[in-house]
Amino acid sequence: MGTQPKHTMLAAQRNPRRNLAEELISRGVRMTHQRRILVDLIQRADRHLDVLTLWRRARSRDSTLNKVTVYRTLSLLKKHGLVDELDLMHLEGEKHFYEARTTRDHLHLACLKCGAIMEFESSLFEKLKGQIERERRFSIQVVRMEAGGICAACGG
Amino acid sequence: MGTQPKHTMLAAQRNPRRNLAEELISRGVRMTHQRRILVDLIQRADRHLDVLTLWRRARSRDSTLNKVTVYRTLSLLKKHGLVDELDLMHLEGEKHFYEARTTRDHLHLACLKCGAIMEFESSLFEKLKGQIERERRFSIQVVRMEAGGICAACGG
DNA sequence: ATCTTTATTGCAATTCAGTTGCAAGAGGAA
DNA sequence: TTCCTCTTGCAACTGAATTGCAATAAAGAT
Repeated sequence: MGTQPKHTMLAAQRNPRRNLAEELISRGVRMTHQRRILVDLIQRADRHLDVLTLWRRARSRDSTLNKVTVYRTLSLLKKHGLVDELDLMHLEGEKHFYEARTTRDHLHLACLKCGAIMEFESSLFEKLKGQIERERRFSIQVVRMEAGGICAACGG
Repeated sequence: MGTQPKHTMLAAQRNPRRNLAEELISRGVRMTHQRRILVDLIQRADRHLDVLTLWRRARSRDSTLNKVTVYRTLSLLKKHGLVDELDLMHLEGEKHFYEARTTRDHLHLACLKCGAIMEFESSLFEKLKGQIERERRFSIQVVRMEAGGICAACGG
């Protein structure tokens, strides 16, 4: 643990759902200066962001932007299903991480040894969701799958 | 939301891994009065327990048992891979829920409307884990999959 | 049975993520 | 430009989880 993983490009960048700002506007949400900054940072993020990191980055564009606004904006985006909230196996305490929703769901692998976070897409994942919806008549709105273990580099 | 779900029997009861107390002893863990109570409550639990509920139940057997001991025991069990920690989609705030590990993994469905929690086992889930282990050479130690949505009863 | 060592417990204080109430400020439709 | 309403910043707060430490209790050795 400890060394921050070298992330490959995030799925959120490879498969962006759509422009987050536009998406909000089209839903009649008031587009403020602060929201524009935050939404832009989330969309362009090179890795999964926690609130503090997002706040730090946002403050470099507007030093008065408050942390509470970060929380409120994230919860707005969550409510609209535009971001996903992750735990990443609580490798760094209880805080949450966020990523823009992608067109296709993916799951997260967290190495318990080196702390690397990897993303994984699979048609089996899609099939599993389908099975749940069919067999349980459960209409899925959000899915979250995370695995903790030992990655290849650490000898998994 | 609001009405507590009528849980069907939990997988943790149907497919118990093994006696938690014995398991701890066999690993050389000191078996205290408090741990015996907690471990027994977790094993027999009729539903997913949060810390406060577990603490309340434990206090009815030993009124001096401290909440900190509940936290410490749960983290001990987690460390030994004997319980799984769940978020249940944060339906009731940020707290965690716990269940004894079962022989076969299952995932949790949380109805965002009525708050019902359902368990789901599937060979697709097992296949998906297998795929991750093979394709990424990632040795899985814990998996956590949760879906939020609308259940059949609520018109999902 | 009793002693001894060492892990565990209870307690109080603390940390940390996230939330809330409210007055001041800023979108954006008219 | 006006006006209404939603949003923001601030400070105080909540609630889950953690920590330091002295007192206590397992359980192996005697």
